[in-house]
Amino acid sequence: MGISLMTDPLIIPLSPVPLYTQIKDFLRQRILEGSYRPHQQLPSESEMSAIFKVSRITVRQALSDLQNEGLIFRIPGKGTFVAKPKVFQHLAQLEGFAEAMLRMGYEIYNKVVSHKSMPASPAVAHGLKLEVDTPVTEIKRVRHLNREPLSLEITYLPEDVGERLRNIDLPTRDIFLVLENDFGIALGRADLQIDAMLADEELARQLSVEAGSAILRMERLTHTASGKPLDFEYLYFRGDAFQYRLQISRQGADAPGRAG
Amino acid sequence: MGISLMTDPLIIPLSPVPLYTQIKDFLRQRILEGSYRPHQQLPSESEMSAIFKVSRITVRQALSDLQNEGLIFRIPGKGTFVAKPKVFQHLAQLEGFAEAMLRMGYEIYNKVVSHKSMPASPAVAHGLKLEVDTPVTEIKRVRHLNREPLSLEITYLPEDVGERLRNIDLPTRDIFLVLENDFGIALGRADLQIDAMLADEELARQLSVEAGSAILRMERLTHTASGKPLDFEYLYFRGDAFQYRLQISRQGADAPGRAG
DNA sequence: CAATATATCCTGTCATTACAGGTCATGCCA
DNA sequence: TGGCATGACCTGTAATGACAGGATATATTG
Repeated sequence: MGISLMTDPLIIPLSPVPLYTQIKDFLRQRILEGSYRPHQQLPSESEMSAIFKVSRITVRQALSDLQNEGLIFRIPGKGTFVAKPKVFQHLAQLEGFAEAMLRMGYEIYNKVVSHKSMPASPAVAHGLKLEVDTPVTEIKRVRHLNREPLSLEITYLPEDVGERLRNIDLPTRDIFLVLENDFGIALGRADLQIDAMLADEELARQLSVEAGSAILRMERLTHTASGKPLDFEYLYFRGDAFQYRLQISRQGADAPGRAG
Repeated sequence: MGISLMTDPLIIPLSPVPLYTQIKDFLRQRILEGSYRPHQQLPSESEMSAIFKVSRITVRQALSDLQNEGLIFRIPGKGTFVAKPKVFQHLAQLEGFAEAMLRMGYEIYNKVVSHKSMPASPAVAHGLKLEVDTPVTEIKRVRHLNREPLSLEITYLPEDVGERLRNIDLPTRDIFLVLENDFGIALGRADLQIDAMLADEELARQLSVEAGSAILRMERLTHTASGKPLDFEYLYFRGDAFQYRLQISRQGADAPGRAG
């Protein structure tokens, strides 16, 4: 029952651990302890199937879980690889600014409102360092937390990258992770601007608030590791969502409240 | 190719959308719009298999994704159900205190250090409102973020609940979600206490810091919705991990820095 | 009537098979 | 020698079948 390569043959679990869990734990340990190094290719699914003497579907279940944990990524036609840790920790901080306030850890879902090509506006062109009217891809998404819309995110990308995103499951996946892992684009610095505004008609509709409600607007320009501007975004957060963070801050440290 | 019950037959996607994605999107929309109500039982996997005219494995892939998104939960032998939204949003705020600072959204993994039964210490007994020496379950976990240990979490639960957790995949799953969804225990208020301390030998070893490093300690007592104390925890965070949050706060609002 | 046994339904797990489509190196051909 | 076709390899998707084990209602038995 047990998998000899993975567990001491003498240790036979009393309540049998599922095969895919054994494989998952085995691979995770190897990755975390460094036996499999970042960016290293893992054996193919077929090879693991032979090594562990299980069917490919069982191997895939283990790999899918590890992918969800962020430890590995897969490229169709190429193979399965160990993900790099902390590659964009600094970006995570930025994402964290939005996430830390809003993401409570449950029920994250991004509704893709539109995904189209259009000529770059002056602002977008300036951000991405392109000529005005160069075709760019615009993606509008509404982030839902616990089934309530919490932010509208409008993303502008160079058209070649934007088109490749059409094959990606955007409702579930994180664009940064796709750029890094699926597309192999290393990310670097990001610039932020933050201000407040009132909800217009579209924002009110998308975020299920009344027109004129308070909105926190963030402008974010993310660069590749080599410094080329890649991802220009407008993020609109529901103002009332901010209360969570304030409550948290009050309890956590001596951060001051902020009228809200 | 398309699934007639789900999409307008006139709309034929140019690049064919996988069947499981179609099913996933269909169910998600029904859940989000409220056609399927919280706690409502979905058709069984076999029924969906017949309804959508796909194999059960395809249905399961869709359901697994929805489970990861937190929209549904499954009980072996009973069925698949719509999860309740926002049930412990107030808890999420507390979780958010830890998560918001530490969770950057990538590579979360909990290493289970130990999981055993033991007599309740006076502090634990007082928290859980039990007699001293009543058997309770103690679970020690080290939370890893981006492959670095960031917090040691020691959880005390009544023994009956703690034993049921042995069948749960704790490295991947969230205890609160398990209590709510798998065990059907509605959660309510939680009480917090926070202070600072220095790392002792065990903490230093578990968190990969030097003994004497700064540690933020949190004591959390979570109650059921009916007010019965259920989950008593000690959370030890690496002090240096706090810088992230401070940086975030600085950018976001006028929260003061904190010497780190 | 109560306790037990049984049948049934459901999710969990796993094997086998098959084909599509992306990637990439090899080798053929112009 | 450069460009293209081919094939090997890999992941993605999907069907079919099977059995285990939990949950539950029904039927059987003491």
